[in-house]
Amino acid sequence: MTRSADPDQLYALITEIRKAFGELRTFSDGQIMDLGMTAAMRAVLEDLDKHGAQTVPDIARRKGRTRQHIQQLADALVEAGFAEFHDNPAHRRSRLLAQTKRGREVFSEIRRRERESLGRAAERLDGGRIQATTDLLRELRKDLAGQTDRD
Amino acid sequence: MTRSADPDQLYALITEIRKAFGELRTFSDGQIMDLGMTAAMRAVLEDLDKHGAQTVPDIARRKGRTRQHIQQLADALVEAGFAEFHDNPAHRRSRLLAQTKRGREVFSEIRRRERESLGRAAERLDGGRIQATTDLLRELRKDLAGQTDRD
DNA sequence: TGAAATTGACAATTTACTTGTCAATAATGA
DNA sequence: TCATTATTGACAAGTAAATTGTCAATTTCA
Repeated sequence: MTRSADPDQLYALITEIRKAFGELRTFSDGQIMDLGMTAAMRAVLEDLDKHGAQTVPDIARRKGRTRQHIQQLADALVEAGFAEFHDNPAHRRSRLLAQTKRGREVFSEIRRRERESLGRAAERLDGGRIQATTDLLRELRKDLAGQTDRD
Repeated sequence: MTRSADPDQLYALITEIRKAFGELRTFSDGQIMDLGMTAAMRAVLEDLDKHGAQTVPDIARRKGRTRQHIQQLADALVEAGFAEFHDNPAHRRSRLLAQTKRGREVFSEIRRRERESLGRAAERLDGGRIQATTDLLRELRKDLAGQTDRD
């Protein structure tokens, strides 16, 4: 039989999510610093990698951030040579942000590093438990977001 | 039998941790904004609540942040009336940061709100799964931190 | 077609957190 | 005990993530 969660358990979970994210941030920053990329830029590049070229407002909506913020990151990615704007047949004003060759290369280097380091850090963790954890976090996140189902 | 985690599963997990943290941050900011407290101040107050009065460098070490940063947050907490410095019998220069009555009150109000809202958001989640998720995240975090076991 | 919504460009601000410096104090070990 | 080393407080400046606000150009839609 399933027990429903008591508030203290949930509280312990969100505390742990915060701590885990903190460690993850420290870990990830170390992986990308030398590539001339910040964590937020990396997140946009990941989005382009997963969903293809998009306009800045599209990315902002998907990620639940302001378009102004995404615009800053997009400009930084272009400046660094990791992305470029293409004309958008569907909209004269709002151009499509796309990865450059260099952007794709750098992103796969980042993923390679993350896989390698994570594999080392978590080699003792069971795959089934990892899957279960991912699933539960996704459910919790969607509940928190009010079933918005952003990503 | 236990399967070992493959890198893609781990990658999916850290992606989900990032997203879950993002939602959580949005959620939590909404809970404390009106109390004149920021998320980082809240984290220090939580530390005082859990571990009692401590010096600024002690908190910084436990949280893995710089003492200068924690000093800023401590000053803000004092300024807002949520904490105060007490003389430290063990160290003339380095005083102990302690919650004030108001700090304790505000922190329990925050916890009350969080319990209530979280309970509503996650009422369908099973307690056993929550526990398993918390446990795995803790293990992963400690692996990432290199077994430092900070908190 | 005309009003309402979206977009780009630019500016300013907030929050979280860092690095760096210097003088005062504490801890340590020869 | 005393010189050296480490820690601390105070202050300054900077970076990164993200926000709010404004205005004119462009789209969308009723």
